[in-house]
Amino acid sequence: MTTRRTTTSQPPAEAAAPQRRRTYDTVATRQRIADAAIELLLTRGFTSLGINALAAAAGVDKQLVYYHFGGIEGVVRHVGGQVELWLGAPLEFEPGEAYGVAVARLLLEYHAGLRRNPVLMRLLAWELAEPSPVLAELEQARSRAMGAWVLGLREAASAPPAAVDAPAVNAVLLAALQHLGLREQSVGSFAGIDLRSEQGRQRITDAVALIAGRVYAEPSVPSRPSR
Amino acid sequence: MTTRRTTTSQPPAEAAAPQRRRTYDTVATRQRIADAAIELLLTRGFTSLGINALAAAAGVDKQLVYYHFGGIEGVVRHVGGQVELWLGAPLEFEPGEAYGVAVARLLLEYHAGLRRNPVLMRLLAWELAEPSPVLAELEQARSRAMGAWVLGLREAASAPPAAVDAPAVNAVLLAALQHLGLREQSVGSFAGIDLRSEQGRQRITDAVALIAGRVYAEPSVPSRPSR
DNA sequence: AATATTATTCACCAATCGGTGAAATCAACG
DNA sequence: CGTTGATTTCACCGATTGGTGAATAATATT
Repeated sequence: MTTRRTTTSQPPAEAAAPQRRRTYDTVATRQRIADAAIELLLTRGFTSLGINALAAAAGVDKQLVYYHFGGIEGVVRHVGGQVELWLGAPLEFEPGEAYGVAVARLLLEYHAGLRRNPVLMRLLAWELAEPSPVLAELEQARSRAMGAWVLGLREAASAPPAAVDAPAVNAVLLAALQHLGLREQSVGSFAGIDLRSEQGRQRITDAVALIAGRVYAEPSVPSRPSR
Repeated sequence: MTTRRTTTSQPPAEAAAPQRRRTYDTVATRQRIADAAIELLLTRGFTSLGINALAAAAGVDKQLVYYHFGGIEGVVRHVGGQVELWLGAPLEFEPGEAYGVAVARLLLEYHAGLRRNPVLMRLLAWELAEPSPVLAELEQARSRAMGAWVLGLREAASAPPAAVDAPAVNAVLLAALQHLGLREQSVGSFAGIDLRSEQGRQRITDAVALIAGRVYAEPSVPSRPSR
């Protein structure tokens, strides 16, 4: 689409990475295939991610998909692996921060990071629709990464109240944010809340922050509610 | 599968509804098509729900799918419409019940009802993966039903604390339960919690109840009964 | 019994699917 | 230059896709 490809000769003006100009550029074709897969996934959904359609979208013979990736599975594994490192650096915590506040920040950061990765969301939705070995293996890596990421909580923040099953509560909130991200991308709303409006999303984030704050409220000062 | 269909003759012993024995039974064929669609959806996923596969699974010529339903869209609309009334009777509330407790019960009832409807969950996952007009229209009906269902809260239970955006909080918890239902059916776990074990699910329901209870906790001195 | 309507089956279509064998092109090396 | 190996293209395959036209069978109407 954006890549102009009518003539196989004539490398434009880009004298970029590989120093020498070659007509057979393996990294470039790999990249084009991966890019086309992402574009297809984003625009047409995973049902359109077949070899024929993929090769056509990449402007490449389908044999090259087999040659470079061993099939569509390999392409999915590749783009999935690329997209796994989606959260960047672990969160930093302020020293005296309350657990509830830290959790809220972590959750909302997760939500924002998720919304910035539509490809990842497509993979997540795909996995919900029809599980496959490739997606399961990506899920496993994702799960590990998330575990490590959340683990920062234990070290950096104060402990949650003992009476609360923090992992379960956090899983619930994480699931909610993940689902709302998927719904924003697909249906656009959930339970009457418009997820495509800034206002609707604000209500959601506020609600999550409120939940985290109240569930993880320190029992030390219960005596004085307002009013 | 359960319908034995090897010989087209020989009606067994079932002298049931239609009084007269006919070789052309429209309601029966419609039923067989719908059943086959459900079975395909459950076992192979929506990607396998094509006319050819559906007709083959139903043991019926594909022309009948067009004839009776106008195409796969019609079949989906039909089974989707059947499955929309998934929650049964609206919840009944005890008179003096606290809002948080009532919400928790409502949410967990929703979760249980969802888990009892794997077909509905397939439709929900399908909708997340690739939106379509048919699914959108089903979603609309579903949304209306849910709205009416939740509306019972306002009438039957005490009011939520004014400082809390109750619809947003409930949407978050609803989204969480819906997502966890889908994950139970597909991946089987979420955030390290095994959703296929009774224990893991118990942790989730406890967490939801805890959240609802704490978020909607009455400010300690409820000196006047509301309303 | 003759006829019309409904329900079902059969045969066929072009298009696309995933996949493969083998030739052609290019880069590197002796 | 000739050879070797990596990359790419081409041509083809059988199977399956969604879809249609038309004949056939069963039921309803008269």
